[in-house]
Amino acid sequence: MEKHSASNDREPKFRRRAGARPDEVLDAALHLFTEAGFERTTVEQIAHRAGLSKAAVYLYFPSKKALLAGLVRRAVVPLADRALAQITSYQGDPRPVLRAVMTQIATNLTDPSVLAVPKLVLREAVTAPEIAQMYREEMLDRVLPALTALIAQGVAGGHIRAVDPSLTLRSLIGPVFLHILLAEVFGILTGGELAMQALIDNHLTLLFAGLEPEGKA
Amino acid sequence: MEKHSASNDREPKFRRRAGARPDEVLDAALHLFTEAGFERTTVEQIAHRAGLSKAAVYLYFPSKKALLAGLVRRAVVPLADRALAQITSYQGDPRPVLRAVMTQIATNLTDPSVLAVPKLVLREAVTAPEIAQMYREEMLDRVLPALTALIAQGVAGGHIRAVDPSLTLRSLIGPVFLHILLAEVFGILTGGELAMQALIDNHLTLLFAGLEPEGKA
Amino acid sequence: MEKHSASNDREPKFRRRAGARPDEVLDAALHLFTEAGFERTTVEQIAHRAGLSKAAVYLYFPSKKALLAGLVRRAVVPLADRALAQITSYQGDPRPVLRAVMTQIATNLTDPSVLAVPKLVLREAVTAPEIAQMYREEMLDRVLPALTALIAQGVAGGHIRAVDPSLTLRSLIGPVFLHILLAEVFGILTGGELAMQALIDNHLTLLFAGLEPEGKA
Amino acid sequence: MEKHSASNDREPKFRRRAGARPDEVLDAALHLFTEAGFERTTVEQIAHRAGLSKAAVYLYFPSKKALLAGLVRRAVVPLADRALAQITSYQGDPRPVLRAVMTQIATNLTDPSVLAVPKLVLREAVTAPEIAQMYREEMLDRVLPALTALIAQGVAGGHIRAVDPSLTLRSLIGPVFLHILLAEVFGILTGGELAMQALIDNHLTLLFAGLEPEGKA
DNA sequence: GATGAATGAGCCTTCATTCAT
DNA sequence: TATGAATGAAGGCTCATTCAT
Repeated sequence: MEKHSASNDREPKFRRRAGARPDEVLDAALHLFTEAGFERTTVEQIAHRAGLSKAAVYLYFPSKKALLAGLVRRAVVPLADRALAQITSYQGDPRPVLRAVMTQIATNLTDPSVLAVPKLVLREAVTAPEIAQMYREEMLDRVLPALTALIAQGVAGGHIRAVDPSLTLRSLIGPVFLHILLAEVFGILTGGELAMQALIDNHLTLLFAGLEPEGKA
Repeated sequence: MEKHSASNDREPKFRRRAGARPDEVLDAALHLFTEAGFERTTVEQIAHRAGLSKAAVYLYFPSKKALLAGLVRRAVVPLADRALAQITSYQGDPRPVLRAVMTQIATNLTDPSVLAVPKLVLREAVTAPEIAQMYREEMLDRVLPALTALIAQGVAGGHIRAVDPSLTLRSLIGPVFLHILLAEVFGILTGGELAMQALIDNHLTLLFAGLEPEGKA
Repeated sequence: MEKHSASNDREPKFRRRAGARPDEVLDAALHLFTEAGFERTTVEQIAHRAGLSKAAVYLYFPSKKALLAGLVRRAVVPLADRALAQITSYQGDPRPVLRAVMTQIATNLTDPSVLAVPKLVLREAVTAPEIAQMYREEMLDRVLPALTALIAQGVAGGHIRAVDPSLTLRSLIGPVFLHILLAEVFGILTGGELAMQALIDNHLTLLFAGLEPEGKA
Repeated sequence: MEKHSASNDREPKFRRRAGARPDEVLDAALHLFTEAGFERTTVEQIAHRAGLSKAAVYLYFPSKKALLAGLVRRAVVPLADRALAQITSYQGDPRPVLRAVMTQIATNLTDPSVLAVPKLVLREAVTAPEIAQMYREEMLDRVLPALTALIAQGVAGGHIRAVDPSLTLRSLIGPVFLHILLAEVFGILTGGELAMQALIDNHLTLLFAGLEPEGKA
């Protein structure tokens, strides 16, 4: 179904921006979907924002829903890749690596255009399970196990307390998630700014202290 | 077609139960909104599910949006009240109280009909800011400060480490939130069940250890 | 079909205003129909204004349209009667009588509650031909011929010029009609007030001079 | 049902005549509005009569009300222009000019498609004041003052009696107006035909005689 | 490749009318 | 007599999608 792929990589000079069009459409769609949700966004609006006619959108995407899918697919793979690259298969105390990963994740999510995609996925997951599944497969099922493994290795090596790695993963990321959510959805900020770094510092101080091997203290 | 008949054959065409009707409509709306989202749910569907005609819905609620608002309002106040009742203005180490509150919150959210409302609010907050605001005012602005104060008091009394109470609140609840989200939206479970109690145990063990006053350890 | 008639003339003391109800409904209907037109007025509004329930309106009138009909019928007969009483079968120069009649008509139409009915008839005549016909039969076909005859008699007696009585009737009343219309519908006034008496004076001075028998001048 | 097919069998399902479409829609709307009034006319009916789908109507007009407005605007300006062209800024006895203008107005209003617009305006003015105002601004406020000035000039030049020009204007046009109204709304004719010319002859004979300067007679 | 024109299906909302009480 | 409750039948408007050009 998806048409905007392959074969577009040569960019002839005499066809205006031909290759870039689908991407521009996705950009427009992302912006509008994020602002108003999938249902409340019309194909017309997307076309207008991308500088095309409504019909032209259907040249690149077979349906409105395909736009959503294309959107998520485009964003999710590099996002996951970037995250995975950080999580080297480390041997030793995982806490420094976890701190680095957390900071990177947090930084990424501070960029509105990056945050937009998970936000959108969250919103539309209920009505578009394919989207949820894609996000799960391409993102969560790649990144979360890697992080879990990192924790498990730390436990195995005795670097951190004997915790359940899967559950501890939630203890690790959950606060960042909630922090963003309170700010983005309900406008509840601490201090006055997002203060993401402060959150991470406070959180990891607590959590990493809690992870200290029991006997060691 | 679909003249909502069947199974109704002991009831006359016109009933007369005024009192309970609005609640029945809200029940129907909650169910459908949660399943398919606000936009994808028809007033007709709601009416059908509540056993009334479309027009009758408008006897009780002036608009579709008023249904959403009424829904949230109905659920949110008792929910917040129940939570607040738990958070007694305790003096002393806040950790036992926090554990109790966390367990209660988690238990509540395990009930699908209770979880449905925040889930719905989350979904529709972007396009219906009034809903987000109502939820914030009636729920978040009542419960979160109470919890924050509890933590702050613990810090002041030297019962826990000198953390930022607001940020620490996120460390406290975030994991529960993420846990539910992964399960509900993406079907990602640990073990095979929701295992909410296990999550709380693991999380609080870590967090409460991390909160131990520094010198004490 | 009409139910509010006969048999109501005894007014038992222990039934609140029973006999007056239909009239109150008609009053309410007249007010609202005049203000917003028949279509834009809901039975609910009429009921509310009359201080009854919607269903009660249907106790007195079988349909919304019957309200319109009842309304016009109630107003039109006395109106026509009053006008006819004035047009005595005079012998002689009809001009003094015509002046008196014109003044009376004009005075009547200055009363908003009297003007309301023809205004309403005019508006609804297109879609409710029965109404137009009733107005014609009960009002126009009684009053206009009487006035025409008055003019004809004046011509026959040589009191006024040999004009076509029917057409002259239009010359007589038309200006009053247009004057009201410009004021009521378009807010176009002369001077600043309705100035109905000034219009009649100016008009009849002209017209009556024009009616002077030819040789006589 | 009623899939507006038949008789269209030489036309493909999708046509492409952009330019003329809005006008065709207005034509259809005028016809239906005049026959049944604004409220009783469905957009569907208009679309059907214009040979389009309901949705296509909204391609050209943003709302049903905009149809009414567009309709009046389209008709009113040329109508006023034509009338104004006639009313040359004459110096001298205004009666010949007035006679010409009256005849032209009467002739115009005899054409049903021309009469339709003022008739419609009259009907809908109460509930759509914008329409009344537009009609007033584009039509009445242009034509009536011009006629009034013509009369005033005649008075000033001593060509006609010292009358109030504004009020006399009503004496001039009112009868034509009433004549049409009785015929159109109530089916009251003189003779058997509209006999518009006879009315004007009779009326102007009277009126112009009445306007004769006093001393002169 | 690109678009203006068009539409079928559907949705929210309204309202005259009915009926059990 | 009076009404609260209920509904069938529209009606205005929107929108994803299609097609001729």
